[in-house]
Amino acid sequence: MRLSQLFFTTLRDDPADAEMPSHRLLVRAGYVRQLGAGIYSLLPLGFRVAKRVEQVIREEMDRIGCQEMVMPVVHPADLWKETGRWYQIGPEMARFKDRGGRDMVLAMTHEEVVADLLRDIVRSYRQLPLMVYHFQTKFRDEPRSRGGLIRVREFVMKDSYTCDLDEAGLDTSYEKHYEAYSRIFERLGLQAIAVASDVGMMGGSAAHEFMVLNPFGEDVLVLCETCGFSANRQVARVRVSEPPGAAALPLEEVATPGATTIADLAAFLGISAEETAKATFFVDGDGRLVTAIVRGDMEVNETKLANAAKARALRPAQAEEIRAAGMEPGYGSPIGARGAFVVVDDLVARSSNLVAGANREGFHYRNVNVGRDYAPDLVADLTNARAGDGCPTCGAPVVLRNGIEVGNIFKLGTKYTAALGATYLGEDGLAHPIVMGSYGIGVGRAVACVVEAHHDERGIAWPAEVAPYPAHLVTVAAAKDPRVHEIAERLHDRALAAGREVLWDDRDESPGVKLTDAELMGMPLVVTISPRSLAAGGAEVTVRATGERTIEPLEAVEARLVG
RNA sequence: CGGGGUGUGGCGCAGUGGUAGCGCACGUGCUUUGGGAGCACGAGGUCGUGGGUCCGAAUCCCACCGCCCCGACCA
Repeated sequence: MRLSQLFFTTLRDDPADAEMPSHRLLVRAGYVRQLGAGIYSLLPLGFRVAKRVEQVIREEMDRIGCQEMVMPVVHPADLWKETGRWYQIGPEMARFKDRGGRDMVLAMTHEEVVADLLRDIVRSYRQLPLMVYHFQTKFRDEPRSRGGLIRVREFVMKDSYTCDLDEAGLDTSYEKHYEAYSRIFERLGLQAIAVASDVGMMGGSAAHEFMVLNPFGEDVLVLCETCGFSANRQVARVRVSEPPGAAALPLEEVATPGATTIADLAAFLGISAEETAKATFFVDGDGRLVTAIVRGDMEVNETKLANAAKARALRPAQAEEIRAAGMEPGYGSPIGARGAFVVVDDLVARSSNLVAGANREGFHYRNVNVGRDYAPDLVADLTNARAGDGCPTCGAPVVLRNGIEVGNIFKLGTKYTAALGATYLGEDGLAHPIVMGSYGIGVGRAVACVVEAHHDERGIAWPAEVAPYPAHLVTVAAAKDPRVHEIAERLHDRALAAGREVLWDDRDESPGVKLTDAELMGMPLVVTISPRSLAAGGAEVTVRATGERTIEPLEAVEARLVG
């Protein structure tokens, strides 16, 4: 490919609205362009990278026996009404009516369609197990896109679906995907770690996310460097030291004027935050007030709370809503509350004689004990893991890191097949729902993650497996020596004939421009041909990732490019 | 949806009431050719949109829209 013909441009300055390195570099080097918030075009270079990433995924999916197909982007809403998601999912799902006034949706995912196909096609246990996948555009109207290609609203995802007779079959399919994903991310040059994760609204019994560590990552991972434990903070259940056991003392009201925060309260009473109980207030999608009680030195993890309380769409409660349930913001506790659903962190439930709100402005209680002073509706693990807390498997201190989710695998179970009546006839002659799993990788996000992991201050440094072209020819001072252009053209043409297209910067630009662009664009090899290199015995070959430079004879260079 | 920014030529930016500018990029010509070259000439802007104030608005006021960041949210 001649650069003079390529549809691209490089930018000398960073785009003003880009912060993450991958975003800056992909825009500056001419790989992508933004059309709107969270909506991007892939320019020819970017599209080539995406196709190479897809090819890696395709090969590994095929290898485990997953069959490629393609399912529609636009779905009749009826299907989503059947599984109930039409009603459960909020404004992140784009909906419209067709000309006949029928409700339609833009697909966010394809469980419904797979289950619909299964109920049409699968009759007998002899047709299972089965694994299918496709690459398809998804649209999710995220409340906030960010980070260039990291979090977008329209994107291509590889999603696969496994269909098994039973849980044991699902376990096998899940394991195959786990291994395929590990190979995919390794081939992409990504150090992905699999972490246990929340199953979210997908339902199901188990899930892992494949995360790459990144300071801009939106997820917090809990990692143990001693034993290798890893989990998303949404599900990580760490060990903290047991509270001292003590006999319950009599409840005692104490004036605490102005002490509306735990820090104020602890300072006022001269105690530590660990000796207090903090009440936080939420309202769920059904309008139910949910009160979560955690120890004063800890934070509520809303995912854990939502799962424990079987609540969806939690939001912080307003002061009036809290008062309506008989509690006082700033001085709140479940003592004397009415109509609130009270969830107590298990550590608080095991603690005695904590300081908690008296539900009266300016007052708290000492010696509050769960069970004696108020009755929880539920006791559960509700808190955010903290750096230094104990690893759940080995007890060593854990560390927290930010991560980007590049892939996920879910054990779905029969949620969708049962709802849609996708059953098979077993050996026992009875109908059974098919057991499903679902597995995703965001292609564009993976591309961005590769750049995050493979760049320097000068630009991108693609791993060979995903580079848009294996090499970038740069001709310098071609006017001084007609051989420069001829040699470059010959190398370019022979590589092309051998099925290995290379990039050739044939533009009439100064050496500085060309070499700088080559480093920005990031092909694994930069081959410089100039009168000087010819005098030195051939072409200069630079390994982009390491900066290593050697003069090689032209025959050797040709062999590298062709082969 | 809350908070904070921002919107002026392709990109990056200056311009806070009185003739729309700078750098880069772009076009033509000449020179130049190993690290974002030089000279000359030139093209390119409804100053996000709509109202309002004013003799006069990129600039002041109001509303709306787009985009970015933080938070909420995130099958």
